[in-house]
Amino acid sequence: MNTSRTLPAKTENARSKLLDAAIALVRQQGFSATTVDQLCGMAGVTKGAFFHHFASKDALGAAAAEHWTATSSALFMEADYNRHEDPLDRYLGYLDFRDEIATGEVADFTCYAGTSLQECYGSSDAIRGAAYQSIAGHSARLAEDLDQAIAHYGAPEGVTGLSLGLHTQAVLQGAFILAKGQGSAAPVHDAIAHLRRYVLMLFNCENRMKEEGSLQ
Amino acid sequence: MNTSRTLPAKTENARSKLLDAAIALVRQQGFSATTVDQLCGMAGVTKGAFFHHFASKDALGAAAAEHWTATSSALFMEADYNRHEDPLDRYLGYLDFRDEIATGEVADFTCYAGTSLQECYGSSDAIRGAAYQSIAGHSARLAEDLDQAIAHYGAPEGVTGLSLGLHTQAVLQGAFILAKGQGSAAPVHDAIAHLRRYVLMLFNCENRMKEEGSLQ
DNA sequence: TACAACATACCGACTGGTTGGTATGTTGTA
DNA sequence: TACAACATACCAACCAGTCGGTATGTTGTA
Repeated sequence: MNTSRTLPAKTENARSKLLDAAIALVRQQGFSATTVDQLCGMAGVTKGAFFHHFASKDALGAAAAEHWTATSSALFMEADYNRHEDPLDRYLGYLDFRDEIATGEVADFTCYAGTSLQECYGSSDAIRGAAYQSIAGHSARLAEDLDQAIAHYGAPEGVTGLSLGLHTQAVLQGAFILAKGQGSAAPVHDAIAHLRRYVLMLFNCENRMKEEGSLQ
Repeated sequence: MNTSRTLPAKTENARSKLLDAAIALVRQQGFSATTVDQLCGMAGVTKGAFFHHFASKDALGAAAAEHWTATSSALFMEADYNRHEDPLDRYLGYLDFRDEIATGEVADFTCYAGTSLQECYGSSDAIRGAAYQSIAGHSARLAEDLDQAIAHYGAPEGVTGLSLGLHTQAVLQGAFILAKGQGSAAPVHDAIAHLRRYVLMLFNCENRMKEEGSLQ
Protein backbone atom coordinates (compact mmCIF):
# COMPACT_ATOMS: atom_id res chain seq x y z
CA MET A 1 0.00 0.00 0.00
CA ASN A 2 2.79 2.33 0.91
CA THR A 3 4.94 1.24 -1.98
CA SER A 4 2.07 1.09 -4.44
CA ARG A 5 1.54 4.74 -3.67
CA THR A 6 5.23 5.62 -3.81
CA LEU A 7 5.81 4.78 -7.43
CA PRO A 8 2.91 6.65 -9.02
CA ALA A 9 3.67 9.56 -6.72
CA LYS A 10 7.22 9.68 -7.96
CA THR A 11 6.35 9.09 -11.59
CA GLU A 12 3.86 11.94 -11.49
CA ASN A 13 6.40 14.14 -9.82
CA ALA A 14 8.57 15.02 -12.78
CA ARG A 15 5.56 15.37 -15.01
CA SER A 16 3.54 17.59 -12.74
CA LYS A 17 6.60 19.59 -11.74
CA LEU A 18 7.11 20.33 -15.42
CA LEU A 19 3.47 21.31 -15.82
CA ASP A 20 3.69 23.65 -12.85
CA ALA A 21 6.90 25.14 -14.20
CA ALA A 22 5.27 25.64 -17.59
CA ILE A 23 2.36 27.54 -16.11
CA ALA A 24 4.63 29.77 -14.07
CA LEU A 25 7.15 30.50 -16.82
CA VAL A 26 4.66 30.91 -19.65
CA ARG A 27 2.60 33.34 -17.60
CA GLN A 28 5.73 35.39 -17.08
CA GLN A 29 7.54 35.15 -20.40
CA GLY A 30 5.18 33.63 -22.91
CA PHE A 31 5.49 30.21 -24.50
CA SER A 32 8.03 30.77 -27.27
CA ALA A 33 10.33 32.76 -25.02
CA THR A 34 10.40 29.87 -22.55
CA THR A 35 13.00 27.23 -23.38
CA VAL A 36 12.89 23.54 -22.58
CA ASP A 37 16.05 23.95 -20.54
CA GLN A 38 14.41 26.68 -18.47
CA LEU A 39 11.43 24.46 -17.83
CA CYS A 40 13.68 21.59 -16.78
CA GLY A 41 15.69 23.91 -14.58
CA MET A 42 12.67 25.22 -12.71
CA ALA A 43 11.18 21.76 -12.39
CA GLY A 44 14.48 20.31 -11.22
CA VAL A 45 14.52 17.56 -13.82
CA THR A 46 16.60 16.81 -16.88
CA LYS A 47 15.84 16.95 -20.56
CA GLY A 48 15.60 13.20 -20.65
CA ALA A 49 12.71 13.36 -18.21
CA PHE A 50 11.08 16.09 -20.23
CA PHE A 51 10.99 14.15 -23.47
CA HIS A 52 10.12 10.97 -21.69
CA HIS A 53 6.85 12.52 -20.54
CA PHE A 54 6.13 14.84 -23.45
CA ALA A 55 6.59 14.19 -27.13
CA SER A 56 7.47 17.81 -27.82
CA LYS A 57 7.47 21.27 -26.33
CA ASP A 58 4.08 21.87 -27.93
CA ALA A 59 2.69 18.74 -26.28
CA LEU A 60 3.82 20.12 -22.92
CA GLY A 61 2.08 23.38 -23.69
CA ALA A 62 -1.17 21.62 -24.48
CA ALA A 63 -0.93 19.35 -21.43
CA ALA A 64 -0.26 22.39 -19.27
CA ALA A 65 -3.52 23.90 -20.49
CA GLU A 66 -5.38 20.83 -19.26
CA HIS A 67 -3.44 20.98 -16.01
CA TRP A 68 -4.45 24.62 -15.73
CA THR A 69 -8.09 23.71 -16.26
CA ALA A 70 -7.89 21.10 -13.52
CA THR A 71 -6.17 23.24 -10.91
CA SER A 72 -8.13 26.41 -11.54
CA SER A 73 -11.50 24.69 -11.71
CA ALA A 74 -10.70 23.06 -8.38
CA LEU A 75 -9.90 26.47 -6.93
CA PHE A 76 -13.23 27.92 -8.02
CA MET A 77 -15.26 24.88 -7.11
CA GLU A 78 -14.03 24.90 -3.53
CA ALA A 79 -14.64 28.60 -3.03
CA ASP A 80 -17.29 29.77 -0.61
CA TYR A 81 -19.44 31.72 -3.04
CA ASN A 82 -20.85 28.48 -4.45
CA ARG A 83 -22.86 28.01 -1.27
CA HIS A 84 -25.24 30.84 -2.05
CA GLU A 85 -28.73 29.65 -2.80
CA ASP A 86 -29.50 32.38 -5.30
CA PRO A 87 -27.81 31.72 -8.67
CA LEU A 88 -27.21 35.43 -9.21
CA ASP A 89 -25.52 35.63 -5.83
CA ARG A 90 -23.26 32.79 -6.88
CA TYR A 91 -22.29 34.65 -10.03
CA LEU A 92 -21.70 37.90 -8.17
CA GLY A 93 -19.73 35.94 -5.60
CA TYR A 94 -17.58 34.62 -8.41
CA LEU A 95 -16.85 38.19 -9.50
CA ASP A 96 -15.97 39.16 -5.93
CA PHE A 97 -13.69 36.16 -5.66
CA ARG A 98 -11.99 37.11 -8.92
CA ASP A 99 -11.57 40.59 -7.54
CA GLU A 100 -10.02 39.30 -4.34
CA ILE A 101 -7.45 37.04 -5.96
CA ALA A 102 -6.22 39.76 -8.31
CA THR A 103 -3.35 40.91 -6.11
CA GLY A 104 0.43 40.79 -6.04
CA GLU A 105 2.53 40.13 -9.11
CA VAL A 106 0.66 40.42 -12.39
CA ALA A 107 1.95 37.08 -13.66
CA ASP A 108 0.51 35.40 -10.59
CA PHE A 109 -3.13 36.22 -11.27
CA THR A 110 -3.26 36.25 -15.07
CA CYS A 111 -4.51 33.30 -17.09
CA TYR A 112 -2.27 30.65 -18.62
CA ALA A 113 -4.96 29.72 -21.12
CA GLY A 114 -5.53 33.26 -22.32
CA THR A 115 -1.84 33.99 -22.61
CA SER A 116 -0.96 30.89 -24.58
CA LEU A 117 -4.12 31.06 -26.66
CA GLN A 118 -3.24 34.49 -27.89
CA GLU A 119 0.37 33.63 -28.55
CA CYS A 120 0.01 30.17 -30.02
CA TYR A 121 -2.91 30.92 -32.28
CA GLY A 122 -1.37 30.31 -35.68
CA SER A 123 1.64 28.36 -34.50
CA SER A 124 0.18 25.43 -32.57
CA ASP A 125 -3.28 23.96 -33.04
CA ALA A 126 -2.83 21.63 -30.08
CA ILE A 127 -2.16 24.45 -27.63
CA ARG A 128 -4.82 26.69 -29.09
CA GLY A 129 -7.43 23.96 -28.82
CA ALA A 130 -6.56 23.01 -25.25
CA ALA A 131 -6.38 26.63 -24.13
CA TYR A 132 -9.72 27.52 -25.66
CA GLN A 133 -11.25 24.43 -24.14
CA SER A 134 -10.11 25.68 -20.77
CA ILE A 135 -11.77 29.07 -21.19
CA ALA A 136 -14.90 27.68 -22.83
CA GLY A 137 -15.35 25.12 -20.07
CA HIS A 138 -14.98 27.77 -17.42
CA SER A 139 -17.58 29.90 -19.18
CA ALA A 140 -19.92 26.94 -19.38
CA ARG A 141 -19.86 26.48 -15.63
CA LEU A 142 -20.69 30.14 -15.12
CA ALA A 143 -23.46 29.73 -17.67
CA GLU A 144 -25.24 27.23 -15.45
CA ASP A 145 -25.71 29.80 -12.72
CA LEU A 146 -26.51 32.54 -15.20
CA ASP A 147 -29.15 30.47 -16.95
CA GLN A 148 -30.83 29.88 -13.62
CA ALA A 149 -30.63 33.59 -12.86
CA ILE A 150 -32.17 34.41 -16.22
CA ALA A 151 -34.95 31.89 -15.66
CA HIS A 152 -35.63 33.44 -12.28
CA TYR A 153 -35.21 37.14 -12.95
CA GLY A 154 -35.67 37.38 -16.69
CA ALA A 155 -33.35 39.09 -19.15
CA PRO A 156 -33.50 41.07 -22.40
CA GLU A 157 -33.79 39.12 -25.62
CA GLY A 158 -30.57 37.64 -26.89
CA VAL A 159 -28.98 37.46 -23.44
CA THR A 160 -28.22 33.82 -22.61
CA GLY A 161 -26.26 32.29 -19.79
CA LEU A 162 -23.51 31.09 -22.08
CA SER A 163 -23.28 34.43 -23.84
CA LEU A 164 -22.89 36.18 -20.48
CA GLY A 165 -20.42 33.57 -19.28
CA LEU A 166 -18.24 34.07 -22.32
CA HIS A 167 -18.53 37.80 -21.98
CA THR A 168 -17.36 37.51 -18.39
CA GLN A 169 -14.26 35.69 -19.58
CA ALA A 170 -13.70 38.24 -22.33
CA VAL A 171 -13.80 41.08 -19.82
CA LEU A 172 -11.37 39.30 -17.51
CA GLN A 173 -8.95 38.34 -20.29
CA GLY A 174 -8.96 41.87 -21.63
CA ALA A 175 -8.40 43.25 -18.16
CA PHE A 176 -5.38 40.97 -17.77
CA ILE A 177 -3.85 42.50 -20.89
CA LEU A 178 -4.33 46.00 -19.50
CA ALA A 179 -2.89 44.82 -16.18
CA LYS A 180 0.22 43.61 -17.98
CA GLY A 181 0.57 46.95 -19.68
CA GLN A 182 0.14 48.89 -16.49
CA GLY A 183 2.00 46.46 -14.28
CA SER A 184 -0.75 46.44 -11.69
CA ALA A 185 -4.03 44.78 -10.80
CA ALA A 186 -5.99 48.03 -10.98
CA PRO A 187 -7.44 47.41 -14.47
CA VAL A 188 -8.82 44.09 -13.28
CA HIS A 189 -10.66 45.70 -10.38
CA ASP A 190 -12.03 48.40 -12.69
CA ALA A 191 -13.20 45.90 -15.28
CA ILE A 192 -14.91 43.74 -12.69
CA ALA A 193 -16.68 46.80 -11.28
CA HIS A 194 -18.06 47.64 -14.73
CA LEU A 195 -19.08 44.06 -15.39
CA ARG A 196 -20.75 43.81 -12.03
CA ARG A 197 -22.67 47.00 -12.69
CA TYR A 198 -23.76 45.67 -16.08
CA VAL A 199 -25.09 42.41 -14.71
CA LEU A 200 -26.77 44.16 -11.81
CA MET A 201 -28.56 46.50 -14.20
CA LEU A 202 -29.43 43.61 -16.46
CA PHE A 203 -31.23 41.70 -13.75
CA ASN A 204 -32.15 44.51 -11.45
CA CYS A 205 -32.99 47.71 -13.17
CA GLU A 206 -34.16 46.69 -16.62
CA ASN A 207 -36.36 43.95 -15.32
CA ARG A 208 -38.88 44.38 -12.63
CA MET A 209 -36.46 44.46 -9.71
CA LYS A 210 -37.76 41.30 -8.17
CA GLU A 211 -36.42 40.46 -4.74
CA GLU A 212 -34.33 43.56 -4.71
CA GLY A 213 -33.20 43.04 -1.15
CA SER A 214 -31.26 39.92 -1.99
CA LEU A 215 -29.43 41.65 -4.79
CA GLN A 216 -26.93 43.55 -2.74
CA MET B 1 10.16 68.43 -55.30
CA ASN B 2 9.90 65.17 -57.12
CA THR B 3 13.32 64.05 -56.02
CA SER B 4 12.98 65.44 -52.53
CA ARG B 5 9.96 63.22 -52.26
CA THR B 6 11.63 60.27 -53.95
CA LEU B 7 14.40 59.78 -51.45
CA PRO B 8 12.36 59.91 -48.25
CA ALA B 9 9.78 57.79 -50.02
CA LYS B 10 12.35 55.18 -50.82
CA THR B 11 14.12 55.39 -47.50
CA GLU B 12 10.83 54.93 -45.76
CA ASN B 13 10.03 52.07 -48.04
CA ALA B 14 12.20 49.39 -46.51
CA ARG B 15 11.45 50.64 -43.04
CA SER B 16 7.71 50.87 -43.43
CA LYS B 17 7.58 47.63 -45.38
CA LEU B 18 9.25 45.96 -42.42
CA LEU B 19 6.81 47.58 -40.03
CA ASP B 20 3.86 46.40 -42.10
CA ALA B 21 5.33 42.92 -42.28
CA ALA B 22 5.83 42.91 -38.52
CA ILE B 23 2.21 43.81 -37.88
CA ALA B 24 0.95 41.15 -40.26
CA LEU B 25 3.23 38.36 -39.05
CA VAL B 26 3.02 39.11 -35.35
CA ARG B 27 -0.75 39.19 -35.50
CA GLN B 28 -0.67 35.75 -37.06
CA GLN B 29 2.16 34.00 -35.25
CA GLY B 30 3.14 36.12 -32.29
CA PHE B 31 6.40 38.01 -31.85
CA SER B 32 8.83 35.31 -30.72
CA ALA B 33 7.63 32.86 -33.34
CA THR B 34 8.32 35.43 -36.05
CA THR B 35 11.92 35.42 -37.24
CA VAL B 36 13.93 38.28 -38.65
CA ASP B 37 14.35 36.32 -41.88
CA GLN B 38 10.60 35.92 -42.20
CA LEU B 39 10.12 39.63 -41.70
CA CYS B 40 12.73 40.42 -44.34
CA GLY B 41 11.18 37.90 -46.69
CA MET B 42 7.70 39.35 -46.44
CA ALA B 43 9.01 42.91 -46.71
CA GLY B 44 11.18 42.00 -49.69
CA VAL B 45 14.37 43.37 -48.15
CA THR B 46 17.56 41.86 -46.81
CA LYS B 47 18.92 41.53 -43.32
CA GLY B 48 21.28 44.38 -43.94
CA ALA B 49 18.33 46.68 -44.48
CA PHE B 50 16.67 45.36 -41.36
CA PHE B 51 19.57 46.12 -39.05
CA HIS B 52 20.25 49.36 -40.83
CA HIS B 53 16.85 50.66 -39.73
CA PHE B 54 16.42 48.82 -36.43
CA ALA B 55 18.98 48.19 -33.74
CA SER B 56 17.41 44.87 -32.82
CA LYS B 57 14.35 42.70 -33.29
CA ASP B 58 12.93 44.19 -30.11
CA ALA B 59 13.39 47.70 -31.48
CA LEU B 60 11.39 46.68 -34.55
CA GLY B 61 8.66 45.33 -32.31
CA ALA B 62 8.44 48.58 -30.39
CA ALA B 63 8.54 50.71 -33.55
CA ALA B 64 5.79 48.55 -35.03
CA ALA B 65 3.61 49.37 -32.04
CA GLU B 66 4.01 53.07 -32.79
CA HIS B 67 3.33 52.38 -36.45
CA TRP B 68 0.22 50.51 -35.38
CA THR B 69 -0.90 53.46 -33.30
CA ALA B 70 -0.45 55.80 -36.25
CA THR B 71 -2.24 53.69 -38.86
CA SER B 72 -5.12 52.59 -36.65
CA SER B 73 -5.73 56.03 -35.18
CA ALA B 74 -5.88 57.39 -38.72
CA LEU B 75 -8.44 54.72 -39.59
CA PHE B 76 -10.68 55.66 -36.69
CA MET B 77 -10.24 59.39 -37.08
CA GLU B 78 -11.37 59.32 -40.69
CA ALA B 79 -14.43 57.18 -40.00
CA ASP B 80 -17.89 58.64 -40.43
CA TYR B 81 -19.13 58.14 -36.89
CA ASN B 82 -17.05 61.10 -35.71
CA ARG B 83 -19.45 63.46 -37.45
CA HIS B 84 -22.26 62.83 -34.98
CA GLU B 85 -23.02 65.86 -32.85
CA ASP B 86 -23.99 63.85 -29.79
CA PRO B 87 -20.91 62.49 -27.97
CA LEU B 88 -22.77 59.31 -27.02
CA ASP B 89 -23.68 58.78 -30.65
CA ARG B 90 -20.01 59.09 -31.53
CA TYR B 91 -19.13 56.42 -28.97
CA LEU B 92 -21.91 54.11 -30.13
CA GLY B 93 -20.83 54.76 -33.70
CA TYR B 94 -17.33 53.66 -32.71
CA LEU B 95 -18.75 50.40 -31.40
CA ASP B 96 -20.72 49.89 -34.61
CA PHE B 97 -17.60 50.58 -36.65
CA ARG B 98 -15.65 48.07 -34.57
CA ASP B 99 -18.43 45.60 -35.18
CA GLU B 100 -18.33 46.18 -38.93
CA ILE B 101 -14.59 45.74 -39.37
CA ALA B 102 -14.54 42.48 -37.43
CA THR B 103 -14.86 40.22 -40.47
CA GLY B 104 -12.73 37.81 -42.47
CA GLU B 105 -9.59 36.23 -41.10
CA VAL B 106 -9.17 36.54 -37.35
CA ALA B 107 -5.59 37.81 -37.66
CA ASP B 108 -6.81 40.64 -39.87
CA PHE B 109 -9.00 42.31 -37.27
CA THR B 110 -7.18 41.55 -34.02
CA CYS B 111 -4.89 44.05 -32.35
CA TYR B 112 -1.12 44.12 -32.77
CA ALA B 113 -0.71 46.04 -29.54
CA GLY B 114 -2.77 43.63 -27.47
CA THR B 115 -1.08 40.58 -28.94
CA SER B 116 2.46 41.78 -28.40
CA LEU B 117 1.67 43.33 -25.04
CA GLN B 118 0.47 40.01 -23.71
CA GLU B 119 3.36 38.08 -25.16
CA CYS B 120 6.22 40.47 -24.51
CA TYR B 121 5.26 41.39 -20.97
CA GLY B 122 8.22 40.06 -19.03
CA SER B 123 10.58 39.70 -21.98
CA SER B 124 10.75 43.20 -23.49
CA ASP B 125 10.06 46.44 -21.67
CA ALA B 126 10.36 48.47 -24.87
CA ILE B 127 7.61 46.53 -26.65
CA ARG B 128 5.40 46.38 -23.60
CA GLY B 129 5.64 50.12 -23.10
CA ALA B 130 4.96 51.00 -26.73
CA ALA B 131 2.09 48.53 -26.97
CA TYR B 132 0.42 49.78 -23.81
CA GLN B 133 0.88 53.34 -24.98
CA SER B 134 -1.05 52.43 -28.10
CA ILE B 135 -4.00 51.01 -26.17
CA ALA B 136 -3.97 53.73 -23.52
CA GLY B 137 -3.90 56.46 -26.15
CA HIS B 138 -6.81 54.89 -27.99
CA SER B 139 -8.75 54.71 -24.73
CA ALA B 140 -7.98 58.35 -24.01
CA ARG B 141 -9.54 59.45 -27.28
CA LEU B 142 -12.69 57.49 -26.50
CA ALA B 143 -12.64 59.05 -23.06
CA GLU B 144 -13.08 62.53 -24.56
CA ASP B 145 -16.45 61.59 -26.05
CA LEU B 146 -17.44 59.61 -22.99
CA ASP B 147 -16.64 62.48 -20.64
CA GLN B 148 -18.86 64.73 -22.69
CA ALA B 149 -21.60 62.11 -22.64
CA ILE B 150 -21.30 61.81 -18.87
CA ALA B 151 -21.44 65.59 -18.48
CA HIS B 152 -24.55 65.65 -20.63
CA TYR B 153 -26.44 62.57 -19.49
CA GLY B 154 -24.97 61.92 -16.09
CA ALA B 155 -23.57 58.63 -14.81
CA PRO B 156 -23.33 56.60 -11.59
CA GLU B 157 -20.59 57.50 -9.18
CA GLY B 158 -17.17 56.15 -10.06
CA VAL B 159 -17.91 55.97 -13.80
CA THR B 160 -15.50 58.24 -15.65
CA GLY B 161 -14.82 58.63 -19.34
CA LEU B 162 -11.35 57.17 -19.06
CA SER B 163 -12.56 54.25 -16.98
CA LEU B 164 -15.20 53.46 -19.61
CA GLY B 165 -12.72 53.96 -22.42
CA LEU B 166 -10.30 51.51 -20.86
CA HIS B 167 -13.13 49.09 -20.21
CA THR B 168 -14.09 49.29 -23.87
CA GLN B 169 -10.58 48.27 -24.83
CA ALA B 170 -10.57 45.49 -22.26
CA VAL B 171 -13.79 44.06 -23.70
CA LEU B 172 -12.42 44.23 -27.24
CA GLN B 173 -9.06 42.71 -26.34
CA GLY B 174 -10.72 39.90 -24.45
CA ALA B 175 -13.09 39.29 -27.34
CA PHE B 176 -10.11 39.00 -29.68
CA ILE B 177 -8.71 36.22 -27.52
CA LEU B 178 -11.99 34.34 -27.68
CA ALA B 179 -12.10 34.94 -31.43
CA LYS B 180 -8.68 33.36 -31.77
CA GLY B 181 -9.84 30.36 -29.81
CA GLN B 182 -12.97 29.94 -31.83
CA GLY B 183 -11.45 30.92 -35.15
CA SER B 184 -14.27 33.33 -35.93
CA ALA B 185 -15.41 36.89 -35.36
CA ALA B 186 -18.57 35.83 -33.52
CA PRO B 187 -17.19 36.47 -30.01
CA VAL B 188 -16.34 40.03 -31.02
CA HIS B 189 -19.89 40.72 -32.16
CA ASP B 190 -21.27 39.20 -28.97
CA ALA B 191 -18.95 41.20 -26.74
CA ILE B 192 -19.76 44.46 -28.51
CA ALA B 193 -23.48 43.74 -28.13
CA HIS B 194 -23.05 43.30 -24.38
CA LEU B 195 -20.90 46.40 -24.09
CA ARG B 196 -23.37 48.43 -26.11
CA ARG B 197 -26.21 47.27 -23.90
CA TYR B 198 -24.20 48.21 -20.81
CA VAL B 199 -23.46 51.72 -21.99
CA LEU B 200 -27.02 52.22 -23.18
CA MET B 201 -28.35 51.21 -19.79
CA LEU B 202 -25.79 53.36 -18.06
CA PHE B 203 -26.89 56.51 -19.85
CA ASN B 204 -30.41 55.57 -20.70
CA CYS B 205 -32.13 53.46 -18.13
CA GLU B 206 -30.36 54.25 -14.89
CA ASN B 207 -30.48 57.95 -15.46
CA ARG B 208 -33.54 59.84 -16.39
CA MET B 209 -33.66 58.81 -20.04
CA LYS B 210 -33.07 62.28 -21.35
CA GLU B 211 -33.47 62.74 -25.08
CA GLU B 212 -34.35 59.14 -25.51
CA GLY B 213 -35.17 59.56 -29.18
CA SER B 214 -31.56 60.32 -30.06
CA LEU B 215 -30.32 57.22 -28.30
CA GLN B 216 -31.11 54.65 -30.91
C1' DT C 1 10.56 -18.70 -4.18
C1' DA C 2 13.75 -17.54 -7.82
C1' DC C 3 14.85 -15.77 -12.00
C1' DA C 4 14.42 -14.22 -16.78
C1' DA C 5 12.15 -10.90 -19.60
C1' DC C 6 10.36 -6.69 -19.89
C1' DA C 7 8.64 -1.91 -18.65
C1' DT C 8 8.94 2.60 -16.77
C1' DA C 9 11.39 6.66 -15.16
C1' DC C 10 15.10 9.26 -15.66
C1' DC C 11 19.97 10.98 -16.85
C1' DG C 12 23.05 14.10 -19.57
C1' DA C 13 26.21 14.53 -23.43
C1' DC C 14 25.60 15.48 -28.09
C1' DT C 15 23.81 17.36 -32.70
C1' DG C 16 22.23 19.80 -36.52
C1' DG C 17 19.54 23.26 -37.89
C1' DT C 18 18.03 27.89 -36.70
C1' DT C 19 18.44 32.68 -35.26
C1' DG C 20 19.70 37.27 -33.98
C1' DG C 21 23.28 39.94 -35.09
C1' DT C 22 27.84 41.59 -37.55
C1' DA C 23 31.37 42.85 -40.93
C1' DT C 24 32.17 44.16 -45.30
C1' DG C 25 30.93 45.46 -49.70
C1' DT C 26 28.09 48.23 -53.46
C1' DT C 27 25.31 51.83 -55.35
C1' DG C 28 22.98 56.04 -55.91
C1' DT C 29 22.77 60.80 -54.73
C1' DA C 30 24.03 65.51 -52.96
C1' DT D 1 34.13 63.01 -51.81
C1' DA D 2 30.92 61.77 -48.30
C1' DC D 3 27.13 59.58 -46.70
C1' DA D 4 22.73 57.18 -46.54
C1' DA D 5 20.51 53.10 -48.06
C1' DC D 6 20.80 49.09 -48.97
C1' DA D 7 22.98 43.93 -50.29
C1' DT D 8 25.94 39.69 -49.35
C1' DA D 9 28.44 36.63 -46.70
C1' DC D 10 29.17 34.96 -42.50
C1' DC D 11 29.30 33.76 -37.38
C1' DA D 12 28.65 32.37 -32.65
C1' DA D 13 25.13 31.17 -29.54
C1' DC D 14 21.18 28.83 -28.81
C1' DC D 15 17.70 25.40 -28.74
C1' DA D 16 14.47 21.51 -29.59
C1' DG D 17 15.05 17.07 -29.95
C1' DT D 18 18.08 12.44 -29.95
C1' DC D 19 20.44 8.62 -28.13
C1' DG D 20 22.91 5.34 -25.41
C1' DG D 21 22.76 4.11 -20.94
C1' DT D 22 21.25 3.23 -15.78
C1' DA D 23 18.27 2.23 -11.94
C1' DT D 24 14.20 0.52 -10.22
C1' DG D 25 10.17 -1.81 -10.45
C1' DT D 26 6.74 -5.52 -12.46
C1' DT D 27 5.17 -9.75 -14.48
C1' DG D 28 5.08 -14.40 -16.04
C1' DT D 29 6.56 -18.98 -15.12
C1' DA D 30 8.61 -23.15 -13.40
